[in-house]
Amino acid sequence: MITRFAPSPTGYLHIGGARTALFNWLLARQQGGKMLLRIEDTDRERSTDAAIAAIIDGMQWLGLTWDGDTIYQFARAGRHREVAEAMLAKGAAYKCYASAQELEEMRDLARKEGRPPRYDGRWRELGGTQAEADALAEGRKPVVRLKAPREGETVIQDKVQGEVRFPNKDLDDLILLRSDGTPTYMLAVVVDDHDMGVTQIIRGDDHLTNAARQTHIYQAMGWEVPAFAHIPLIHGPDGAKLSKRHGALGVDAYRAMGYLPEALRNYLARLGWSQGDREFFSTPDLIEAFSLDQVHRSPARFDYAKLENMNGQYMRATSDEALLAIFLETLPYLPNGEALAAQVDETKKAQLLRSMAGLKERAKTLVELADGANFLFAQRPLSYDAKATEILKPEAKAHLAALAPRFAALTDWTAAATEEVVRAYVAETGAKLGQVAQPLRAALTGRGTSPGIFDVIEVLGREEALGRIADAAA
RNA sequence: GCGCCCAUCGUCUAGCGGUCUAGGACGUCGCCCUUUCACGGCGAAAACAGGGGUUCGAGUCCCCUUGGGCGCGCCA
Repeated sequence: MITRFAPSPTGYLHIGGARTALFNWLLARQQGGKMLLRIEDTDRERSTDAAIAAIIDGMQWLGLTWDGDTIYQFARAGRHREVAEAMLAKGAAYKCYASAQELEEMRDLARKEGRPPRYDGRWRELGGTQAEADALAEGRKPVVRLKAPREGETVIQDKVQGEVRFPNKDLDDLILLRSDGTPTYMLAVVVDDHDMGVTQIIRGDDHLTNAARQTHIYQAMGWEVPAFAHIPLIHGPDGAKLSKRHGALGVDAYRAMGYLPEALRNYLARLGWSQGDREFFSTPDLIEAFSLDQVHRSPARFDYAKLENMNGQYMRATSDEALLAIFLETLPYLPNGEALAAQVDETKKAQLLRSMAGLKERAKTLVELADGANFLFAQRPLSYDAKATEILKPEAKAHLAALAPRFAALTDWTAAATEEVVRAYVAETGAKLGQVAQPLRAALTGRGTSPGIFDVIEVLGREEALGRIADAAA
């Protein structure tokens, strides 16, 4: 089986495209086949190198590897033209001299008569006639159109949509070659998929009608039609196709939001595909379990809350060492992450690793993880957030002042030793543990939330911890 | 306008004619655990769009209505 992912580089790799790529990848891996990557850059106006780089970067981050060289569609224009010429030669295509204005009128008329706005095929049989000579004399440049069947229907056997029938009268003679001789998308896709040996096309269901039209091209060339699978688009919270206004961001944005690739893969796969009640699929499980006939036909809405929850579960399930590695790798992409990354040395790494167990339990994303780890990077004197300020009332400061010499007297700076100090203090004074622990937390982290406070004390080290306590007690 | 697709809790979904007083997950709300926040545990509220059929029996099959989506370029 050969699948392919064929994005047009007019923007970043958006989340819907990523899911399409994921499905192609999953199936190819499962079948021991190949997934090819083709960049559909025939729109010279809108295609950019930056977009190509973003797509490739996004796929790499998501771990969606493709086989063989990346194909650039524009580079194959000569071949596309050659196929159009062949179709012209065998009478499967014809030249059309209709002007933009004529086309406009045709569409208006069709609409008025309750028909789909289509080209009427007026140049179908005019090749070599006086009409063509006249058009040429006027200096008109023709487009090449497919001579599509007008009777009967075209049937698509779709792995997701099932059998879908289109009356041929509703499918017009699509343009193969523009008047400037460049190939259109319709022609290019078919030629490329054929030449690349693609056997299974998985793409968004916005292409479903294109499948029928493209089938006509395959048939005209006598080529085998690949299997189709048109998957529903991802929708935003309002049920409309996910677009920029919903924050349909590039996958790089999801990296910056601190999601793990494996969690995102799992979430994306489960969106519109299911196997019973099961929610969690590791990537190997996904490869094994994925199946097109369990892909739903109805579109699903993208839900950040569920993604976050899933991501949190993945983080917690990841070992401290592995999560640290991912964290450090991702840090430069996180908001303000570069500044933090610059401060990471062996000491910081060790502190992070030591804190990871407590940190990851409190974070649903790497951004939250970075936020939680902030106390390791903060410089004295700390700035306190609202919660910490609230905690550091006079009586809290009194506790800190009383505790400071007891900590200072410690010879053994460990979580256990400091905890013992605090417990003894609590027992003596009759204070509640929380009345002491919370001020410590505020003093040491500047927050109302952190990993276990005794772990924090140990990780920070004697000097830094005592300094922060003194700062807060003042 | 025309064509195609879709329709179970707010969201993702299970359900493939009787096991459905409709199950799970996220989210929401309670309670418990607890040094905070989390995590974890327990529990609650929450859905078969409507109407006709078919059938002994329909969330499950058919039709219509309604609602939503996608498509209809010398864009891809």
